[in-house]
Amino acid sequence: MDGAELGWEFSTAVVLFHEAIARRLGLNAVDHKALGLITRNGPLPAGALATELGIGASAITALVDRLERAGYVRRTHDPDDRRRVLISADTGRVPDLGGIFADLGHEMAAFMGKYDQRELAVIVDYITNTIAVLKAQTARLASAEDH
Amino acid sequence: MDGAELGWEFSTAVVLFHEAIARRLGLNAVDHKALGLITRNGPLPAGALATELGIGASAITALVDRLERAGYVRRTHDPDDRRRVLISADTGRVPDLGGIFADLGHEMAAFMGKYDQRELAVIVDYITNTIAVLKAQTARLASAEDH
DNA sequence: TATACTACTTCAATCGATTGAAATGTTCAC
DNA sequence: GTGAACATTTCAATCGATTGAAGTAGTATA
Repeated sequence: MDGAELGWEFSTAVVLFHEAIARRLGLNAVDHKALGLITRNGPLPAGALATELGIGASAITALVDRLERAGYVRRTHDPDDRRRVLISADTGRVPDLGGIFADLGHEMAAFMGKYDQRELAVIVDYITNTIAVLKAQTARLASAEDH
Repeated sequence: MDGAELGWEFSTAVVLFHEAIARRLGLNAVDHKALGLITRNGPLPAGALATELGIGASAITALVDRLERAGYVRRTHDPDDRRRVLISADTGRVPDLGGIFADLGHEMAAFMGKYDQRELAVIVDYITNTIAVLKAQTARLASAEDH
């Protein structure tokens, strides 16, 4: 198996894992992506989500309604600008997904433990570089969108 | 940045790259997944796609119609069982995506070159193990689906 | 304080994709 | 050969998500 093939299998596994998580949460792809953004990038105003996801403002209202109804996020009024609605993740509300991630971490740690300091540095270097390449190619694809 | 965070950033980059490819091809998530299956797993009967994708047979007809109209796949009658319709990838028809993958490979090779034999072995080991863990966790999530 | 602007929501219309039932053509078992 | 089972297609109905226009509430400018 060459590098490209291994890389492809890797990326497929990642995508399927993401899909499985979304399914488990009962979320479609866009809602899952939105929840990811909210979880990582802290409380976000609805408008920022619209920009980020590339969908209209009214669709965001419906999207946040779904996430809020499911108990994954909360709406709060921005005290600095009361027109704004900040969406924040309602952590801890996520089902036994915590268990899944703990399990994932545990299994990862199980084989990561065998690498020495120098080997770990190589892996981190590889991942860091690959992330950079993927981001660059993603940007390339996005900019060529209108071709 | 700890391992979990780096891993998460990695997987996000992978998912966004996949999304960008689908966008570039003008395909939705399911159609893109179907095309991936067809491309890798050789010609597939329509029924196998239905099973794999978890959607009904009639939806497959519509899906293959879209892929065929876009020029990504072809229908051929299975000579061994003329009820069956085999879907095969129409390689070469994919736009300048070949250029993107060549570019990706080139950029990957650019930094992979600096690793020696032993370091490459570590990276391959890491990826192989991670794939196994992801597959296991994906299966776990899928089986817990009915919770 | 009046006016323009901004952020979000509501609602009806629409879109793309999926379902389920019925139809067609094909193979298998007897 | 007849009848049951199978693979795919067709079609109408439906579903979930998105759009765009209009409405509400809050902020900024002059």
